[in-house]
Amino acid sequence: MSDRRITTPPQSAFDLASRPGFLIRRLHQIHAALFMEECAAFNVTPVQYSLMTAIAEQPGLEQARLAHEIGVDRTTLANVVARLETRGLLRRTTTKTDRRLKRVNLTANGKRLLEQMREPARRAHARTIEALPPVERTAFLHALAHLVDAGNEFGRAPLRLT
Amino acid sequence: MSDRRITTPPQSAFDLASRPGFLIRRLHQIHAALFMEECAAFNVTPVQYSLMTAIAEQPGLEQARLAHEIGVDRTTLANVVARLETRGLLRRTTTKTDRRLKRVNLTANGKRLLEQMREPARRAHARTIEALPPVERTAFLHALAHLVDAGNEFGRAPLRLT
DNA sequence: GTCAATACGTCAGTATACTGACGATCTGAA
DNA sequence: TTCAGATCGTCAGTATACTGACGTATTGAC
Repeated sequence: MSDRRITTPPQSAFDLASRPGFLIRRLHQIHAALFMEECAAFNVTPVQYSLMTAIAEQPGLEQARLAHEIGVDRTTLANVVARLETRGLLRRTTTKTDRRLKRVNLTANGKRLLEQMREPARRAHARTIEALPPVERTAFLHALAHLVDAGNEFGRAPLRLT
Repeated sequence: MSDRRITTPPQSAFDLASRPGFLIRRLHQIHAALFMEECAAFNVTPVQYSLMTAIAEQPGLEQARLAHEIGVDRTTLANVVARLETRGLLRRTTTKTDRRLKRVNLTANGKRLLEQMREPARRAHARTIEALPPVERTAFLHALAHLVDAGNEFGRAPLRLT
């Protein structure tokens, strides 16, 4: 008789599904997919939406500070800003007082789009954690915020400390 | 007198820190930074490590199945495989029975590197959730796995269903 | 046995995200 | 006042991750 049972493949995904980093990467992918589905009409990515939110909240901030606000490094932020500027959703202006800076503001189009996206974006975020019972949902968000805060200093894009 | 108090900036990051998608993106960045720090000596990314683990577990799988195993789409997987092949860590071979497939195996170098990375990689994963008390840590991983499972179908890279 | 449907790998294009480096500008200390 | 150091934006290079499309190869229905 063959020892078929013994060589049966392990439970599908070995121990991958128990690695925090792997699960986080997957959930990130899933959220991005949900966001793009909800916001397909606007052709705006999660990071672009975060940026527009930050600009609306604090108009006229320079690029380096905006990068800190949304947890992205300077180089990435410059790319995101450039794309949105091409689409006429925001504007960059140089200052006289400090000629290194480029201050960023939303255009009227940008403000309008941001307003239209509010509800779809909210749905995308909600759907990302929808599968959890409400109580666990709160605990999950709490833990998530705790970990992000604790690990803030790692990597090139810590949230602003000021 | 100036109304300095009234225009004091809101609590730093408006409501960004309460959006699940934002927190997940940040934690993903943090884990990647921790992984790269722990595994700096090997010049291997988290996805590359996941891939090598999957190949070691199931040698000779074709690219499409490997993509499903690690939750990445076919195009991304082809890029990752190409890079590791250039470095001599794995090999692609075509089959006679189905000439569409390219089966992937680790080289001796690849196996050796994978073994050397085991402990640093484990540390990176552990450090990602280290800030939580052990009990919450388990609950967090549980919730994470639940969400990933529930959202598996969204996006282009669902985990293998077979 | 033929042919439509499917599966596999690939390509081109785009977006986030990092590293390391650079010039331009500003600040602060001597 | 000058100049070393820091800051800001940018560039080049690389990696993950997606979309849409394509050619080749296999399979299944008839």
